[in-house]
Amino acid sequence: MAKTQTQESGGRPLKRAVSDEDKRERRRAILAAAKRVFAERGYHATTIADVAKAADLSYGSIYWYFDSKEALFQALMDSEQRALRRHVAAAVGEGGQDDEVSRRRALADGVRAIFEHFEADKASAKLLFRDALTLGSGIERHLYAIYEGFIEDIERMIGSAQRHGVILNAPPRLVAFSVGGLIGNIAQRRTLTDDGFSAEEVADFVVKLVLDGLRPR
Amino acid sequence: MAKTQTQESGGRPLKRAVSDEDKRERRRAILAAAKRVFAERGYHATTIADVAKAADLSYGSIYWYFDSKEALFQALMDSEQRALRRHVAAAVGEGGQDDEVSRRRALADGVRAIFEHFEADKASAKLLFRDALTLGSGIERHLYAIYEGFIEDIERMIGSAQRHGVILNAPPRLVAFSVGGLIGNIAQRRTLTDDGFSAEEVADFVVKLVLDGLRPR
Amino acid sequence: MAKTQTQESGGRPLKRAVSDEDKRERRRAILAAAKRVFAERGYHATTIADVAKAADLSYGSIYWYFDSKEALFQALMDSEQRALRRHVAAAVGEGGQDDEVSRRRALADGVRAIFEHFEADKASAKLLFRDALTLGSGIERHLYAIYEGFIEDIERMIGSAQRHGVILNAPPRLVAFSVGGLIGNIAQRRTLTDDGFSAEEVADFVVKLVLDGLRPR
Amino acid sequence: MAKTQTQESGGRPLKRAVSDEDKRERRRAILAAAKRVFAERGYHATTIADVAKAADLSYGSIYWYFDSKEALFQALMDSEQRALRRHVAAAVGEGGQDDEVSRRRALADGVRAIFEHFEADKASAKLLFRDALTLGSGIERHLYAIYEGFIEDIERMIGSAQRHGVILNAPPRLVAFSVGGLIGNIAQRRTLTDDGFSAEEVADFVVKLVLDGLRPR
DNA sequence: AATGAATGAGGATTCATTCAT
DNA sequence: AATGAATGAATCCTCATTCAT
Repeated sequence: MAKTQTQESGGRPLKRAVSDEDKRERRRAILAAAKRVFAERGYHATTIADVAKAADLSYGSIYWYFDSKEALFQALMDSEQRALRRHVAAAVGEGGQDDEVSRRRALADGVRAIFEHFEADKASAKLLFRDALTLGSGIERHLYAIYEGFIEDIERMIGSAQRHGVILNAPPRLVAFSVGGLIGNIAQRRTLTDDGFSAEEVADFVVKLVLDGLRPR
Repeated sequence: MAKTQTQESGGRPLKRAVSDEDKRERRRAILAAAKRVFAERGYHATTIADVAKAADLSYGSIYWYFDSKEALFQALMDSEQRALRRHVAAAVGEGGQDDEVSRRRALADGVRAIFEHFEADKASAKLLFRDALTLGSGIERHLYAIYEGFIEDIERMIGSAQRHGVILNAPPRLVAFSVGGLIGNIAQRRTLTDDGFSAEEVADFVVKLVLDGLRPR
Repeated sequence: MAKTQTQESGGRPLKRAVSDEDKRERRRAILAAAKRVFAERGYHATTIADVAKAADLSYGSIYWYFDSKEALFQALMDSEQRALRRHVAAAVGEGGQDDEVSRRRALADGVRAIFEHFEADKASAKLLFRDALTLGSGIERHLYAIYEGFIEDIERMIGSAQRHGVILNAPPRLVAFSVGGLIGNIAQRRTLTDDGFSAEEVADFVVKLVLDGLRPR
Repeated sequence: MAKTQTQESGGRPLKRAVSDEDKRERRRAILAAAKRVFAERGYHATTIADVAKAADLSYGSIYWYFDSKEALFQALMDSEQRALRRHVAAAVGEGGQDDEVSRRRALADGVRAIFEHFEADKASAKLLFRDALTLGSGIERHLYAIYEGFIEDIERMIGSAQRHGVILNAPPRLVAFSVGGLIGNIAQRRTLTDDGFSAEEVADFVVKLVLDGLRPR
């Protein structure tokens, strides 16, 4: 036959996923590898072969776990979003919010948690704020939804703060866009250059800016 | 093929640059066409052929005016940035800034000008805030520089306001990142969905937020 | 994993060949599944995974029973050819062929048997007349041989009829090609659209055409 | 830039199509090359690279003239069908058809023309009768239509002969399928092995078979 | 025997760029 | 200056086949 492919050529015998747990583990490993390379090179400049190499697999294998490059990227974004949410929820959830002071602290905690998260995981910030909104066609809608989710989380935080009188009743969406953009931009810049501040300092600054503004008093 | 060609019967209007001015004009026309298609489809989804068609030229001709797709995109970004700066400078430059009130107004004017500009030219916002940071490797540096320029402009605005006591002496870079991100994000969202506010309302909101914060008083 | 496994709770019925007979049975089941999918999608559009799924087996298992996709297809064609031959032989074999009338009936019976067979098993017609000759290189020779076998069967039928004076002594090969093509084409068309005739009517028509031609008398 | 491709490597400077006529000529040349390789290897076993090499072009260039492999193949089939029709029409068209003898001759001429055509162009027969009906999905419908056209041409020939009393009023579609299959099969076999007959002899045989049948008289 | 993860050759297609005219 | 045909590197994805378990 003309096209029978011979492939007894070199190549290390890859360890094989055997159990369901192993398979999930392998999936996670691919996602981790993909995160590294996508964060480093961006979506378009990254090839499936890059991901495969980073995951120490052959390209074909990626398709065993994900339907396409797009699907892989979407899964990655979903997972990053979940991780961010988990982190923030954990940071905010502790402690009651009965008086105004504790409520304000909850807000500050939430903001700080975001920066801490991205501080600890710069790749995540790159993915979420750089690539998320710039993919053409089909994938765009999904990623837009993810970004939207980020904004909505913030909107909820803001809304809650407003209901408790912690902040003014300005238009919630505008506030959310403002705070989201402000946070996202700072987080992104911090993946590129060191601004010399700790995550905590940045969070404090942001909360103070948002609450009291910059006008001298 | 002399300069005095009569409009031949054929469909598309014969276009031929005859003087230096014509050439510059043609360059501008390509840039305008590129802006349209890049804004609509994004950098990666746009082909040189798309640009050429939008400019009513053949693919090859683009290369007479620009060295590469990247170079074309860079030139476009430069031009967009200059346009934004011109617009803002014009809005701010008028009137002295002697007392605090007029200085605060200058700040508000600057912010408003930004929103007005992007309101009137949504494509510009798409390009500057969507594509600008997502190009792999080489071009990235240039575009980063452009975005940086945007931030620096804001930093200057902020710095000036600080020197005159209009706003607090918070770390200028953080402030610039905050305000830049906040503005950029809102501008970008407004290219996607209508939030129901006029450019002026948004600008007022932003200035108020930045100056006075959201804490009820 | 003993032979006396009880049907575990899980979804699909556990299948495990335990004896030689079981193995032969499994092989037959794969062939049957392959027939369905190959007939439906054609050789090239069918993947081993399709066959495996239709046979409720895993991909790898197919290779325990067949060396390759080609080998599987060849085995399938062989089996289809044998089935056709069996059916025709059974239809023709009955009854002596002593006088001209009974000989003519034998011919008619053979032709009718062919149409009946393909009528009852359209997948078989699709496989034999659609895919059989369109496989590149290696497999082609084998399949060509199968088709050749079909022609030779007809040639034998024709030859016998000629020897007994039932039909003229025209060049046997040409006659066989004619009748084979005529039968094959009609059979194939009938897998695609209903021409409104029964297998018997078609067979009668064919025999009459071949014997008496279409010239008005 | 990472992906800028350098291709100053070797390769003869291909002659360039300049005028519209040249372009049409190049298109024809590609079709001719495609005919050769498709006929030799079959649709599936032929790659675009094969076609390109046969046409002395690079693969990319094929796409300048045809949208896809399928589109190329369809264009090829269309052109082959047209060529066949032209040939047959030319052979039949000459001479009036007033008496029965000349009408019968017209029928014989048509059949003979078909065989002559395929005799002179075996690749055409291979394409039309081997590949035409075996392509999955989208292309199938188009090719089916082509084959259908062949049948309809014959149906018309038959119908005309019937109206003039040259042949019996048997069901036209069955007759067409019969004669079409008979002709197609013989034509195809003749591309594989030499049966020792000239196109004329074969045509005479076919016409005689169809008109008078094989029963000794 | 059966499974299904892993492999990688192969192929269609895209598109930036070049260059003869 | 402009054209658009030609080029071929690049890349996604498919799928037959292998093989450890």
